[in-house]
Amino acid sequence: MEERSPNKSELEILQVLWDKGALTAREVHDTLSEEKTVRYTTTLKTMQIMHQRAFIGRKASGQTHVYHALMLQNDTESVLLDNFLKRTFGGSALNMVMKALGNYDASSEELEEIKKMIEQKSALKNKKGDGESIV
Amino acid sequence: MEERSPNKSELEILQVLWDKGALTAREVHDTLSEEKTVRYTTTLKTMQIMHQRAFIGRKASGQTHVYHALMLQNDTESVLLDNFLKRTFGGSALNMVMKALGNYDASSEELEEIKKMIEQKSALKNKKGDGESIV
DNA sequence: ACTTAGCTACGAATACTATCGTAACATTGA
DNA sequence: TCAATGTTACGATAGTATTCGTAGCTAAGT
Repeated sequence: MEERSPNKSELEILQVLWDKGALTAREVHDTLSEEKTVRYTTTLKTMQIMHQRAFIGRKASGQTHVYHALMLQNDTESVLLDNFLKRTFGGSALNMVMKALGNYDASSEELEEIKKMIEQKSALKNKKGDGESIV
Repeated sequence: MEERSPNKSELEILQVLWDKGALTAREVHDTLSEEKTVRYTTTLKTMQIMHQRAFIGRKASGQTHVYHALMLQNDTESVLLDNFLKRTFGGSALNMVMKALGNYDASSEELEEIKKMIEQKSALKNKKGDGESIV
C-alpha cells in the first residue's frame, strides 16, 4: 500500500494543476518560476516522480506530455490538515481554529461566513439530539 | 541568521517539555516511549541537536542534564500554523478554518466558544470603524 | 543536411531527517 | 575492587527531499 502525501515541492506543482487544469511541464515550470527560481529539469523530474507515485496522470501530445492532477484538492487538503493538526495541535481542531482566528485579521464578511457555518452545525446538532434515544 | 522551525521529532520533544516542564533526556524519552518505540540515544541525540540549535536549554545536575524549552509554545504554534497555511491553503486562514469546521465534529460548547470569539472580533471591528478617520 | 531549440529520461550530488551503536566516563552496590 | 548500570558525546547509516547536469531524441527553420 504505502500511500503517501505530497511533499512541499510536489504540493506546489499540484496547486498549479488544480488552479489551471492540465498543463505541460513547461507551463507548470513557467508558473512556478513566477514565485521562485528553479531549473526546468527540476520541475520536470519532480513531475516524473509524481507521475510514478500516481499523484498526477499524463497524456502524450506530440512529443510532449500534458499532466493533470489525480489527487483531489479537497481530499489532499483534508489529509494534510489532519496530519498537521495531529502533529502540531495534538489533534485539537478547536485549538487550531481559535489560534487562527486570533492570529489573522478576517474581514466582517469572512467572520460572518464562519459564523453562519457554526450556526448551521449547531442547528444540526440540536436536531440530532431531539427526541433521539441515547446511543 | 537562519532561524528554523522544529521538525517532527523535535516538535514531539518540545511538546513533552511544554507539557511537563524541565526534564532529563531519560524522562523525555520515557514519555515518548508511551507513544512510540525509539531508542534512548535517539532521543538524547535529537535533544543535543535541539540544544545546539537553541530550541532548548539545559542545566547540569550531577552527571545528567535537565532540559527546558526555550521556544514558547504559543509562538512556535503560530509560526508552524503560518507556514502550513501558506503551504497548503495559499495563506487563506478562512479556507482552512472552514475546512476544519467542516471536517471535524465539534461539541456544542466548542462551537459556542468559537462563536464567542467571532462575535468579539466582529464587535472590535465595528468599534474600530466607528468615527475613526480613514488611515 | 545541418544547426538550433525543446523535450524526455535519468544519474548524481546535496541537504535534511531520523535512528542507532559504540566509546568513554561516573556512580553505585555487592 | 569490580561488575552493573546510567549518562554524555558522537560517528555512521538509511531514507527522503530537492536540485541540477548531461545525454539522446525530435521538430523546425535555413
